Amino acid sequence: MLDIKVLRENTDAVRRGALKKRMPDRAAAVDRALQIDAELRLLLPTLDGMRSEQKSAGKAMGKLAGAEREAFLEKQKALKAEMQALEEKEKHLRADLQQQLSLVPNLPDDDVPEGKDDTENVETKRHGTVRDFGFEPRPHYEIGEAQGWVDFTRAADMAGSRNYILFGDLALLHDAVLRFAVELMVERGFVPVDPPLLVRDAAMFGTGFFPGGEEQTYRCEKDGLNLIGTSEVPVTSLHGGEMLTEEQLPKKYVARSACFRREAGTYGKDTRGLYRVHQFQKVEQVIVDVADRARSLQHHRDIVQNAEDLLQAFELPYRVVAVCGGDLGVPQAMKYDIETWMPSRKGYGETHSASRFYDYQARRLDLRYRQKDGGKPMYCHTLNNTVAASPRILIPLLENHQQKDGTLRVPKALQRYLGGREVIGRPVF
RNA sequence: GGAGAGGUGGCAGAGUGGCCGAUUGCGUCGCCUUGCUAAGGCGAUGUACCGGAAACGGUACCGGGGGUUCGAAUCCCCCCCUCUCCGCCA
Repeated sequence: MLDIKVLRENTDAVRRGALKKRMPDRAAAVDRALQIDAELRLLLPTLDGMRSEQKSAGKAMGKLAGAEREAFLEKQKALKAEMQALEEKEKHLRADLQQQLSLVPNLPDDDVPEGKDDTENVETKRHGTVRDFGFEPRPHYEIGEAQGWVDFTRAADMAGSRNYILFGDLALLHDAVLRFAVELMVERGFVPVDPPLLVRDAAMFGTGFFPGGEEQTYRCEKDGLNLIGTSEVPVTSLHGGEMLTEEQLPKKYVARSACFRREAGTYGKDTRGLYRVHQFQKVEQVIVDVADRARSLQHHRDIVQNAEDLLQAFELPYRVVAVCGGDLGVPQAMKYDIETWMPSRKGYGETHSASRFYDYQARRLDLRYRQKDGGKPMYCHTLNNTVAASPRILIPLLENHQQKDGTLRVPKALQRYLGGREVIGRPVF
């Protein structure tokens, strides 16, 4: 959420920002919010004056008696009746304002490229060389099924499409990746967290997924709870409603959790294999720090680097892209995606997504801190990035490190989780 | 699931219809005393909104929402959360 003052003072910038994100309907919310705000500010002085009168009169009342009291009482009743209509109006205006304001997207930062969708994201870095196989590389699902490592048919039978079951060494590799990711981040000072997977609407709203992301979310209506699509939701919400002290910041967390996504509206997209699935495991890094743009930028670089270090340890070629306006979400100010080379896609596929929000989420979450040398409480800045999401990350691992006979070379960094083996699988091709 | 207790300022904890935006303690900040450490004395210290250049003035907020009343932290209803006991159970 943006400060209403920002809307008042930089109306054009906010409107342009929404348009840069290709959200014209959300840009309209800016004008609606400002209109309601104007109405409210017209109403408030009158109403406050009446309240003031009621208050002081009420105090005098306590000392009165008899006929004098009766007369006073009549007058106060009349005032009350008059106030009721205005208070009703105030209530509705405030609720409407809140609603429109919550629709206004965060301002995209200056380093967000112009563009309509993910085809216009801008590559900022490329690392590693794409391997020359010397044979026709197979897609991960062919290798996986031939090895008996993955079963899509039975998964679909019991749970529907976009599901999978991992077996044997691939199940171990899946776990290895996640363990490596957590250990890497713990070494770097991040506090490991095992968060709730079912959360209230407030957490979804606070992180900016609601309103807007309801269709993407599995919901347990009976309990009013939502299955998280990322642990960003519970972990960023962790200190929601709290007043932290500057000394407690930055908070750096790493969470491993299951994630659930309905993938509504993606029919026919990435239907084969492990790329787009309803349920997966993800290790996520989350940072909460003071309201300082320079520090946010530094954190953003750091969390991207953390993910890059993991990919380098996995010996995978990747590139970093600056996500353009049209591909940016409502709450983000700027986002880098990391895309890892996937031979079956003959291209790079998104494996990581690093966002900075400044105070947009914190404002929605009521997440503040008290400054060291006095002054007003400030809203925190928040950021997050994937460390590893699996099974998606298994795609480049299987496809880039496959050998002609269908066995898999295990990167050195992961061998220790697989009993020290350098190769897994048996010759199947 | 059943029974009970409770949710108040950064924290702890009083307050049962007008004298309460709220006693007090802790913490924090400033000053003073004491020559260092420690301790003590005095004062200040909530958040948000509206108006104002500012000084300042006004309003709202005692878990959330409704209600009673001229007036609600205080009374009534609904919801959420925490704790204790019982039951059930991974």
